[in-house]
Amino acid sequence: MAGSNRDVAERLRFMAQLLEVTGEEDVFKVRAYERAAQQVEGSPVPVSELDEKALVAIPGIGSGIAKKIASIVRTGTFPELSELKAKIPDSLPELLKLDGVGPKTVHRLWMKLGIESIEDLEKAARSRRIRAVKGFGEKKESEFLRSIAQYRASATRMTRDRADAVVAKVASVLTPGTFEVAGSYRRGKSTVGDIDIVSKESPRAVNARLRPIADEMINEGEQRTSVRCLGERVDIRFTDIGSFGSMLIYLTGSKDFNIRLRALAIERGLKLNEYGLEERTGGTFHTFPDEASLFATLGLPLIPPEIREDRGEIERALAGDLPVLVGPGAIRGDLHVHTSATDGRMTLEELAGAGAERGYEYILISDHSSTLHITHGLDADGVTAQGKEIERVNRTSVCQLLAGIEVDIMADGSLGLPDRVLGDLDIVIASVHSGLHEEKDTMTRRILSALANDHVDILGHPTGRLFPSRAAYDLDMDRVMEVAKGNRTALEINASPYRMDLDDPQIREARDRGLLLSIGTDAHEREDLGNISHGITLARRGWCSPGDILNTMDRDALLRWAS
DNA sequence: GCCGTTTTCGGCCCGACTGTTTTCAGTCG
Repeated sequence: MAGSNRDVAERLRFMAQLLEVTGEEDVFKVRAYERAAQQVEGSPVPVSELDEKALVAIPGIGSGIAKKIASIVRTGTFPELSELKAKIPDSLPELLKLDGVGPKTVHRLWMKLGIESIEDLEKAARSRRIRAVKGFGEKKESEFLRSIAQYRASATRMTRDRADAVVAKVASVLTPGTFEVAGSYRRGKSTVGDIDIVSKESPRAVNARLRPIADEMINEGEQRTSVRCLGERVDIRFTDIGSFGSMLIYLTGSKDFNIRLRALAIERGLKLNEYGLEERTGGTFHTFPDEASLFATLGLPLIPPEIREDRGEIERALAGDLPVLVGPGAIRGDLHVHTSATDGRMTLEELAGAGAERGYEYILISDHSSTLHITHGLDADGVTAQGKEIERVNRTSVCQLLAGIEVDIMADGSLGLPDRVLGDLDIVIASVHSGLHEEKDTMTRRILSALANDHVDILGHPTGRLFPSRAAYDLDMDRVMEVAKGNRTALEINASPYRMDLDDPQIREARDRGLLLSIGTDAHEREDLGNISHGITLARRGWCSPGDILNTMDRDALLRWAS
């Protein structure tokens, strides 16, 4: 169905791309559509439910785009988009994804050489036809070919664990305490495009140390160096200690956040750049060794990196009303792990030990039910036997194991184990693992029917997405949240780097509606338990406070909540 | 296209870097 926030944002963003490649409109109109798309995507409320007045109240959406959103919700598109789409080859906007290729380049190549696609561009560059166009030369041709090869090699973004590996490799040649990873990595996004690092060391020293570990030095500068490492792009920006704070803010972004921050600086009679703040009259320049002092000068508290997305955080910060975000210290346990009884690697004893090492009060044992044959899931007898084992382990364990299950939601919406079995367990997670390509209505009904079961406490990985290959299944999340709220069912934040499910806009929506969220690593082996940090980061991106997160309850409160 | 306790018109974040330039446009972050 057209009209979900994601659909609307996609149409608006497509409009922005088409406007870009026509090359006729100014960049500000393009940005207006992009910003509107961003706002819709981050909106906790479905825009399909808002009237024009409520839409215009969203920053970045005026009466013009409000009407277009209404049209998208009603018809799936809007007239200006349809008209523009008819004028431009479908394959043209994809050219914008190439590194070094922007709207002006696309427009010019299209007009002068009839280049409409990446394939066209490749052919033209190979046959050396591009250098004939004024403003292009030999270097540009080889640059295009390089970009095309790179684009084809890595069309997907990094998962968090892959990003961690790249960061670790680069960090191994940097001096501890002299750098900070910035960019979308620091903001905690579910996937990461490239790695950005701010360094206080000397460029020459760092460049020399990077060469042996890099696949390729893309370019080496005094201010900035770009390398490819483990196949991924890493940008390092050099700064002196005095400007570290402003440089870190600049490189952490997001882009939209930076634009708002700079606009705020202008309102204060200041000009913000990556080196500091300049007074517009008099020209006195102020530098900041850390972020907090720069924020303070703008009249703001330190805004946590995870929420720097221009989704209302600046307004809330100005009002002194930022939420207190949940942190690692508040987490008392892991609410989704598997054991060697099914497809996991750890025994109950090992899990209890690993939990104690992490300082956990509890771990929820949640193996698959037998209906998921591929994992050798537990049947009723298996659950009973595991329950006895859990009691035995708990007698000597500091970290208490909770008896649970990740029960399958079957095609007809029933659950993979009978109620009498589920009723004996402390906490029940219900998840979909099969029939992932059902129609939206069918999938929604399946899940609602599972939520209607009183024994179900948590809906596991609610959208079913899997990086890099599987998209979220089609689901009326609005309805699911409504019913989950009514039944007091928690939604899971699955912290596996391959799932990261729910994603942050949905977490924010759930939080705003007063739902509880449960962080689970879905660990199958010991190292996976560390993924809890990804879940906490996601919760922070969704503006969650400790009170929004199930895992911050102590064991007794948790069991009371579940009963 | 959005926005407004200086503005309903005329702004809209700012700097580094590259390639193609002989003074700058385009792209990127």
